[in-house]
Amino acid sequence: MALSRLASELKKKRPFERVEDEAYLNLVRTAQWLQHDTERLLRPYGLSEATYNVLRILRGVQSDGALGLPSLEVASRMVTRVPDITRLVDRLIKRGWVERTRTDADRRVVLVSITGKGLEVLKELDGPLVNCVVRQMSKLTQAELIELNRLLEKARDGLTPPCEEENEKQPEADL
Amino acid sequence: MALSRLASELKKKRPFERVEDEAYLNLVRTAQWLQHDTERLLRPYGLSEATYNVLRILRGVQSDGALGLPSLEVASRMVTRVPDITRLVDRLIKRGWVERTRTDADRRVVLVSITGKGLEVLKELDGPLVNCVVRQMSKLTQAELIELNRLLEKARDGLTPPCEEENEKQPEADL
DNA sequence: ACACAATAGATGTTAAAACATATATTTTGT
DNA sequence: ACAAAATATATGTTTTAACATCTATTGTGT
Repeated sequence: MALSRLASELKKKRPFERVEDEAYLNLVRTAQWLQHDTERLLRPYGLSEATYNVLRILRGVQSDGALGLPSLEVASRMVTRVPDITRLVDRLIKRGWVERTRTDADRRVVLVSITGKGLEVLKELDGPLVNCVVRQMSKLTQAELIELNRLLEKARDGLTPPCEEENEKQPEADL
Repeated sequence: MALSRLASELKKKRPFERVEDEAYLNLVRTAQWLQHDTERLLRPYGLSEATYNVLRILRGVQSDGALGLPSLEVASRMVTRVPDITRLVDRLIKRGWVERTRTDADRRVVLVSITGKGLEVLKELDGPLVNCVVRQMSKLTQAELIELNRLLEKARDGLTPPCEEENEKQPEADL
């Protein structure tokens, strides 16, 4: 039996025992290749995927009229889990791309907002980023991309979101 | 137009402009959820996905008769890129799960091999790990998993492997 | 044989991720 | 109104990732 591409890449002698194992590894490997490629584009601008994601979120909401978002709200909208949004924002502030503003209504909250300088960086990156992702996906047809999206969303249906796992209620013994 | 599941998760107001963008983010997000879930299983054993991967590779080759593998050969067989295999192996040595052996034929090379103790840890984990990945993929049918694998491998066809990118030959001016 | 390039790993250093815990503020229940 | 719980963010600490650089050894070409 011929080995799959993945099995060959990993120099495995035997095929995978379960198609589930193969799916897991294909997913992780493909995502990492994509991210590594994208980070290579972002690094010269002093951005990582995470910090870039923060800027994109803020540009989105502010273009719809919002003044900004509370830190945790930013974190909850990110593509990947970020357990330390404070220092992620710190780095962006140091660059002058975002600001923190204490709100008066609830003084616990800080609104994080993108600055003009931040918008400029994003603008510079818009074109290159679109080219990058389109190139990355260029081997798949539109129909295949749609099917891929369907399968990935369906797969996530069976997973616990990393951000909510603290709510792992144990069966709660009667008192 | 109804938003995709991903767009809703990210609280986007508008659908994605390109199906490519959506595929990229779905891939990264799904992979991260999977990995986070798996690491939660491995952590109590003192393992990360990377160190676990090293042990699996070594068990594989040694069960086929090899004495071990050179560090860089281990790195090249890993699912994800590892730019610091030395200290990854260091950590496994500290736990007593692998060993380093200098070879006489080529004294630059060290053979990394899994120990009996390492094999024991893997054995303990075999069952739980299979359960974990099968559960993770349980929303997809076998046919869907096969299709997912096909799409992911096809997508990788268009990508530069992270490990080989140093060979980015610039157009090489004539001399 | 000898200079030089190539290869295999190791090391130094910086930045970022991960997790637990702390502080400040607001909300809730009585 | 007030103690206690909940919320929003910040901080301290440890581990790991990432990158560049360095050493030791082997291979190559003349």
